[in-house]
Amino acid sequence: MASSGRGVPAERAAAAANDLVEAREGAAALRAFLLQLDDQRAPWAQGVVDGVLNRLASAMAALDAGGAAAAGGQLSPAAGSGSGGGARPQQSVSSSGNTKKRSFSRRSQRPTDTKITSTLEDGHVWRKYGQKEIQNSRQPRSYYRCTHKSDQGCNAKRQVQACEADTSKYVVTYYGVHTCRDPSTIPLVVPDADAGAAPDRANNLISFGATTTNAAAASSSHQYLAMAADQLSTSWCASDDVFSFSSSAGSLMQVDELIGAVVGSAGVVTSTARLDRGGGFGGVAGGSGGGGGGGTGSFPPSPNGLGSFVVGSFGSVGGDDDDLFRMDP
DNA sequence: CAGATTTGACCGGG
DNA sequence: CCCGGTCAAATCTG
Repeated sequence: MASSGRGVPAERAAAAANDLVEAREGAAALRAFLLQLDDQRAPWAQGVVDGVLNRLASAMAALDAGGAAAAGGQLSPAAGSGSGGGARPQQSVSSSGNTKKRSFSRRSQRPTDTKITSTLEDGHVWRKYGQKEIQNSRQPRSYYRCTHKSDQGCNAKRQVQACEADTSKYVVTYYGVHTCRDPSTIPLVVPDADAGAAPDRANNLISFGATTTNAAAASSSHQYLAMAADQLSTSWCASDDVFSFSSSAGSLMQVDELIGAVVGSAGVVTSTARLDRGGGFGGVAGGSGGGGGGGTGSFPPSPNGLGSFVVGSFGSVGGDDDDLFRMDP
């Protein structure tokens, strides 16, 4: 505050600062991940990440972001509320709005990534917690949160809405980053697992239980980055998510600028491992709503379900041919 | 039986 | 005041 930006309102500056913080966290995570790699490209990648971190630091300093918002990190809601099993309110909700004060902060809800995909699968396990019809849009919007929210306090969320133009695709907006560390949700399989038996690096991303039809089309040289990008995706990408059919476009323009700088200096961050798999776990939600109990195949129960996939089609920090839609301003 | 989904109500920002 | 996001009880499926 006070620091009047020429055209940047304090709010936007704050939002940008927050984005920077998250971006830094993501970059830090990526760096940590890279340190574990035993690949010869690791050093190079680390260098790139270091460059990113440097840029972020510079940007944060410029914004006078201060770690204030940064330190924040985890909040308290972690295990508290969670499942409603614990507290059992009176009974009828209808009664005269008794107590029932919910205090949830809807503030730091800045989208960290927005993309259009044809599948709801993105490598994470989500739990739907709401659906609402939006006025601007014809399609209802579904709200998901990471399954590990109550478990590990992962505060990642996402909103899914059928694309108006092409209802066969979904506009998925991600919020927050995944802090959960579940092997089934974040399959960070290191190549050394099957190093000796897999001369081909073409498909050592992960092995799907029995499914043999996995199209591991990722190019060998980019798979690591792809995986890393998967982790960062929640913080990065999103350079161009200004869609017209959503009136309230956040204020991520700053990030755009930042990414531009980063990419420009670091050089490459492009990675796009597209794993187009239509089948699999069928999308959930989407639009089935109405009727008290829709079938919906949805995710595997839970037991040994680890089969979880890997990488969706994230990445895309450097413009690519992903499903990421890019409209002309 | 447990977990996920549905769905209406509530809350709070703009 | 309205709209959008979240909660939580009820319901359903595996």
